Amino acid sequence: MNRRSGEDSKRIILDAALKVFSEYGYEGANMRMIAKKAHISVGGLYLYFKNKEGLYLIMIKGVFEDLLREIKTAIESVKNPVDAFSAYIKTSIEYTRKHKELILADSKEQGFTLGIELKQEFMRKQRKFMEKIIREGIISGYFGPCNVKETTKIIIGVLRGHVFSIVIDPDNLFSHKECADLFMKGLLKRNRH
Amino acid sequence: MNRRSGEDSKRIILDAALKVFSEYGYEGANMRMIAKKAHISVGGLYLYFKNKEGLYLIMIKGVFEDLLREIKTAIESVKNPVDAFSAYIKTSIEYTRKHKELILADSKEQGFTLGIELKQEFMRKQRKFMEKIIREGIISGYFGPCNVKETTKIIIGVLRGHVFSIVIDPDNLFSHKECADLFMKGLLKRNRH
Amino acid sequence: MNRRSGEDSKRIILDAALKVFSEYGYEGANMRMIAKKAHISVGGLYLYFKNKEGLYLIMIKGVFEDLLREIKTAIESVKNPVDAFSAYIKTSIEYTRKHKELILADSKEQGFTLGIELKQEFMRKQRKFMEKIIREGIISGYFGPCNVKETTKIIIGVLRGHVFSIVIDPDNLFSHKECADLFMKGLLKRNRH
Amino acid sequence: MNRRSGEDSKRIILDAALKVFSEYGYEGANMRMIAKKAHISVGGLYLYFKNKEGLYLIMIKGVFEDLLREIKTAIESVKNPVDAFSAYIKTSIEYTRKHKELILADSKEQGFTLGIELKQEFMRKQRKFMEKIIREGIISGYFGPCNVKETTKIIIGVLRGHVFSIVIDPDNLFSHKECADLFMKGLLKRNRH
DNA sequence: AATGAATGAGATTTCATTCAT
DNA sequence: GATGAATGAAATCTCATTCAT
Repeated sequence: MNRRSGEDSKRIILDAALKVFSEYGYEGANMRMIAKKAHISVGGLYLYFKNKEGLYLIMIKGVFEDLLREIKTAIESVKNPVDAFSAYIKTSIEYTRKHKELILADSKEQGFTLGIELKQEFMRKQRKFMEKIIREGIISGYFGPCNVKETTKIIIGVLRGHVFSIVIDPDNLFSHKECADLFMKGLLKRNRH
Repeated sequence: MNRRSGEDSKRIILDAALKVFSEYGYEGANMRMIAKKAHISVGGLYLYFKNKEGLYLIMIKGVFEDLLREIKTAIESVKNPVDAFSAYIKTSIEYTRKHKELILADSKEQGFTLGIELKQEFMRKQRKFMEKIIREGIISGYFGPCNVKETTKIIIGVLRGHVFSIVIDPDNLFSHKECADLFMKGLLKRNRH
Repeated sequence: MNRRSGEDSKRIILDAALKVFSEYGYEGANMRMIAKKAHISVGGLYLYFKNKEGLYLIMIKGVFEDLLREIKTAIESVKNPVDAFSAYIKTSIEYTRKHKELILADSKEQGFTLGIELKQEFMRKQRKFMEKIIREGIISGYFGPCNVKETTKIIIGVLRGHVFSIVIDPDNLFSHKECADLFMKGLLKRNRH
Repeated sequence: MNRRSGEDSKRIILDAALKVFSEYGYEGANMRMIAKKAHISVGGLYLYFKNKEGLYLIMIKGVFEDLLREIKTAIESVKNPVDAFSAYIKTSIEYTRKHKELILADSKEQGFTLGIELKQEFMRKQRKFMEKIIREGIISGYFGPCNVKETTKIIIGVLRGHVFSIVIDPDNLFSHKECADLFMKGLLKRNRH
């Protein structure tokens, strides 16, 4: 019996859960794997989390908050929309390479709806940041006019797809520079330079 | 039970499997569901397929071939790379909206690696088509110079991300026109217009 | 693997469940015990019943219906309220000696509420029969006037308590004749004979 | 944690156990609930009681003694057997309405036999009081002749059944007056009045 | 060829009890 | 004495797969 404080154990379990869910997905992961990785008994997991679903939700909530915080920091540290755009892409890409648990697909009984509100809320915030960048880019004259919401969805689609590629096809990832570049050329006004 | 030929039964089962895996994911689906939808007994499934995994793999193989065939047809029916690009995007987007089983994130035991060679082979072919379009676009002077392989990965990332959005956030899908358009403006030569 | 028809298995399981729940109570019984007694695997139980609770409820529903049917038959086969009263008591007492599963107390999470509607419905019907007997006894002049509903509750209380004694104190059961007799003397008009 | 004497802690735990077992039953209750209600740690319970079963047994022993003491006091405070009978019924009914833990149907492993000697001993004493009342009633000429032991079992059956009704059908309880009255009329001599 | 009852292994979850602190 | 983190055994439930018919 390892003696630790409750808070310690909770954090250790969340770390273990992150790794295991990330590697095997929600259905593919099981409590035994997580317990083993956390060096705790299976029953011990239930001292800190209501059940498997509760553990999963708390875990992804943490990851979402973490990524959004990183994105926020990154785009606030630059001055113009072009750099903000690059920073956003770079941060997202790099973060997801470290955390493939951002694969959001999990199946649960009827469909893929586990933690769907949490995920949609995350995606909404993720979009807001990008919409702001694009809108400011247009206002400041860097970007040409475009449908901001639609464009945002497409760009975020790339990031979403990237997470997936990390897991399924890690030999064919793209670089964040190239990605930002590709989108830039489409967003920048034609008559610049 | 109607008398059917073995080939008939096999196709009926594959159709049922497609619907069920599509709705519930690999882990979420079970053999009873598929048997029921195919109007066959549970044991009957095993007359035609080795096991659940085998059924799944043969099913997605069919879907992959189908999608690639549709893409091929679509891009061959147009004359220039710009239209080919749009056709590729349109076909992919529309197909995945019909078949969310293209969510490839099934899991269990080996991680997300169920049918991974099959999937990677599909993705390789999917990339080849796009690379060809871009390369021809550059040669013919429609597109500016770019790193073809890298650009392809990014574009296909959007399509991959789109599949996720269908399941997880269906209220925030983008249009294929807008998508093709966004990429186009970045791919077309600057001094065009 | 024993080959039986589905209906056979279902009945065999219900019989086994009756014995096991009867002996150990709802919480004290477990699915393994029932499976063993039914000569089936634990998983097999779930082919026929949704879960433990479902099995329990279907089982007691059957017992309730059975007892009410027996009471109905018994009281319809006699001509006067005095005999009907005795028949009711006799049937109830004898039935419960065979079926101690009529112990209705089981604990489940918040209180003792498992299948409570079913039980209350049963008890309501059980009371209706007795109320009718007493009412007819009063009208026909056999019984003196009394509060019918209240009296019914008291009489049925004895039957309820009897079930309990069967389990907890089987050496101290009373006879149905003595019981009917005790109540009779209080129900019959003073001035008779 | 306040400093308390061992005896204080013990009594506090027993009070908590009484409430918790009463609300959830033996199986439905757990040690954490009891610890929480007693404002003590889980481990602390084991300083005062051997285990769950021991705690339960000591608790019901206390309740039994308490009820028997109340009955004794009640019947000693009246002069004639008729009033003693009513006092007995009244005390029993009122006590069980306050303490539904007198539901003795706990279960597990050994059937419903947890603390069975304790319970049978209690019931034996409970009967003794009633037998004495009836015997004195007969001797003093208030009651007609009857089989004392048998009659006692029937009367106590009502009290036992009443405990069940409290839990399972609390809207259909009877009054102690009505109950005493119903039995009285059967016990009093015919030729009285 | 076809059925569907049955199994058995493994998943999640609960909880009395222990024991390092 | 007292704590509460931790365990481990056992419970419920699921489901791919098998096999007697």
